[in-house]
Amino acid sequence: MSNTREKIIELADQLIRTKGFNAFSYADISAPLDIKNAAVHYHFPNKADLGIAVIEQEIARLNDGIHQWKKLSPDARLKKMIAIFQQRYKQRTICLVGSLTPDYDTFSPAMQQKVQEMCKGILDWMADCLEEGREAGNFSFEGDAYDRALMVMSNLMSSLLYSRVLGGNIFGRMSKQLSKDLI
Amino acid sequence: MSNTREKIIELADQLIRTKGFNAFSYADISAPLDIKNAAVHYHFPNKADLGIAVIEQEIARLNDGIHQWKKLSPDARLKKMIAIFQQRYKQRTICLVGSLTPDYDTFSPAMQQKVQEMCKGILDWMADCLEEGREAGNFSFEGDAYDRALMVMSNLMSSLLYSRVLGGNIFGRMSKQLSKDLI
DNA sequence: GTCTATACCTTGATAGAC
DNA sequence: GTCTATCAAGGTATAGAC
Repeated sequence: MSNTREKIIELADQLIRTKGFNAFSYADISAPLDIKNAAVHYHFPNKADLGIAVIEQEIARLNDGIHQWKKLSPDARLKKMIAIFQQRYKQRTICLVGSLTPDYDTFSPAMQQKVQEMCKGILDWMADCLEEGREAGNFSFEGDAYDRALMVMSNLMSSLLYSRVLGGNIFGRMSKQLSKDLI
Repeated sequence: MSNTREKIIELADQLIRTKGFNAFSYADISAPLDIKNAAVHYHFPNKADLGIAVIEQEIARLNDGIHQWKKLSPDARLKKMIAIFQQRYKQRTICLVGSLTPDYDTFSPAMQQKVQEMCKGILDWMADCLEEGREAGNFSFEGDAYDRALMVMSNLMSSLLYSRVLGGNIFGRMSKQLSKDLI
């Protein structure tokens, strides 16, 4: 029954995006949900378990997207991905990759593996999208599709980081330019 | 006399790049230097003071670079910047922007301002370099030079993050491709 | 400038009742 | 599944001697 578990994951997701994994505490979770920290520990014995659950939810969402967007053209799929980041931009939050990869060395092996899995999944998806788009004549770019995927995801991730720090419509400018570059 | 202050800054710089600002402690500083944590507090009353000193050192280094490279061609200057990131890649450390911007919201106003100053300085420098290079015929790219600077710095920053998580020569591939894209 | 000593708080985590 | 109660450990920071 308990959707407390899901509420905890959702809140932890938000906290990771705003404060970072190492800066949020069980109290940051339990207080807003009006429960005690022991209740959080019931669902997630330790913090790494919670972190892993958050990443797994993100991976599941990515897989959902991959499935739902399967019939779309490569450039429509790219637009969908950019739209996800635009949502984050409006909320002034960052992406999980941008939040978790800098702290990678402080994570447990199990959590490191999940971070790796998430990064690989997103990059593989983007590389496929770009390669297919290039073959279909939707995109035009030089070099390996995977390298290009690294650059596109890197720009999307950083646009959120820079936006929070520098203000202005950095996200809009970067996402527009990276789209243009692919035509 | 005491160069303890500088040793503390250097060590803190290293720790920020590996564990992140919120994950390292005064003990991480005092133990390797064989001093007590009170001695660290003597030099830096609170943690934000230390963080600010680290960022100021980075800004000073950037300004040194700007000064020393003034006579170099734009593409030689770009190569110098890439070389700095290559060094970080070899050390498996990340850049300060990549480490500090995700945790931005957890910082004191004074430290946030320094992070902002650092980001602006690097981006302005890169934008000038690119614009000058384009005018001189060294570089060729579409759009605003500042937007391009955002994308170049974003790629350099992310190449270090991805390299640590995914292994392989991601830095080499990304830096090579971004250089090619500017020709 | 560095030490000893310590205050005070927050943290992640556990035991056992309900 | 959630609570009360509690814990040990580690965190930042300060006071005062040397």
